[in-house]
Amino acid sequence: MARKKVKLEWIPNDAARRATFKKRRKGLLKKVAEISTLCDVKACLVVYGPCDPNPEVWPSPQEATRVLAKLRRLPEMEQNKKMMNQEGFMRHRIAKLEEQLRKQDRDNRELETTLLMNQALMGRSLQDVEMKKLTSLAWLVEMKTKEIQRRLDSLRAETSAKVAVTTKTEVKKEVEAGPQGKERTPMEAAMEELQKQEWFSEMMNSHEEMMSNVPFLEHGSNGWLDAYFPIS
Amino acid sequence: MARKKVKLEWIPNDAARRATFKKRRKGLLKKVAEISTLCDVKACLVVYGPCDPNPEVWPSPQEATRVLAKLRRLPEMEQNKKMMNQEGFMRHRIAKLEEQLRKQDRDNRELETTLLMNQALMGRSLQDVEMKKLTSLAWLVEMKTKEIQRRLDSLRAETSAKVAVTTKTEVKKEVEAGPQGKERTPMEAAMEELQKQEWFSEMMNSHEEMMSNVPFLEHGSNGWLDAYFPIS
DNA sequence: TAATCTATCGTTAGACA
DNA sequence: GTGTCTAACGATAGATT
Repeated sequence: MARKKVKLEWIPNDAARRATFKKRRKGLLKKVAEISTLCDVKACLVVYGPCDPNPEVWPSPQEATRVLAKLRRLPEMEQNKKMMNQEGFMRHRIAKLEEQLRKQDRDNRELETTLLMNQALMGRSLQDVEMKKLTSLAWLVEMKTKEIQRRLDSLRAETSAKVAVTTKTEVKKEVEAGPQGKERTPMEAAMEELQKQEWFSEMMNSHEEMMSNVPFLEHGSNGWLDAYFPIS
Repeated sequence: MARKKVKLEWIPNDAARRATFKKRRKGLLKKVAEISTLCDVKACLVVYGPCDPNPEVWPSPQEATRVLAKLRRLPEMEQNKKMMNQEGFMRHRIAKLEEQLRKQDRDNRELETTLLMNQALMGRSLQDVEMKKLTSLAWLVEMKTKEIQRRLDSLRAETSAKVAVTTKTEVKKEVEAGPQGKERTPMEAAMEELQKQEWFSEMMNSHEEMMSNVPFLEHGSNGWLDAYFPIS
């Protein structure tokens, strides 16, 4: 078995490259340790793996950092200043991740609530749903209600403008009957079904009642909304 | 010429040590370059000479600085081998920070609420206090109420046990009259004042009403508590 | 001190379990 | 993927210039 003389170039074969990497890294560590012992010199070695974000470090992250610190004083200091402070970097990254998490959490809750609404429309019992989710559901429903109300209003205005001869009462009746046939969107259909549900009106009534029972809260404020969905 | 097998220890001979150092450092540099080429990985090496204040650096001071900058993000807690990976570390740290934030936020709210309660007892108008804070206040008051109730109960039991001759009715009257004189703590005094406030009973009533109006919520559960103070 | 030489030792590529 | 084996290869201690 004649061992091939390795050429000093990138090893295309994946397994072979990984094997070589592990062997040579081990050898390197040994040699660094040796020279350090034999000659009593400070040294450090850092080798990043091909995939692993964690580098192999010799003699230790602490020592390497210390050795590095000396190095940093010698070369240009300007490079240092261009880089963000380490702590600042961490804070920035954490803040970004937290923001992402928050957004994702919001989206998740909205999706969950939408799912719950659809399940309710499919006949799912709401007896076992926890209070928190029901309040979210109520909120979502309220938003949808307002959305539909706006749409009805614009439709009303549009219709009364176009067909000026129609009496207001007739328009109102027409609109209150809801969009007909094709014009009835799935959401509108869902809302119609939802408003037939007893629990919905009771939930909304109980909120209304609570609001009206609190003497120091001006009517129409978003007090309970804030209570259930605090911004902070 | 039989070459001696070098022992892994400091070389006392000065010249020999210097020679060995130069040779091995050269070999080390070569090997780092090799692994970097063969396996396409980032690596850096720093070797300080025994006298020279300027270290040998590979691949370049700039690159080494960049490579080592990554290293500094890793905290010292991690040992060479068993390091958490970068992402895991970030998640852990974020989780810890979030936990701290949550705790601090809870503490803050409790303090704020306590302050609000004291202000209310000092005669502050509650007309302009937002709903959210009032619900927190109501919660705090409820907790204090229960605390006092427990204390009354234990006091009642204790008293009736000690003074067996006293009739139950007399004990009850005595206890319901509240702790007298010195035994009346500031909190109990505060509670007495608080329960005189009209808004308090109205607030509690509105909560009760809401609870009883929600058909799917079994009575006595902590439904609204969860709604206002979600754990997640 | 540094450069060169070379016998020897240590490292490691490739094969196999 | 991990560990072991072994011969070829590369590194280098010590001698020499």
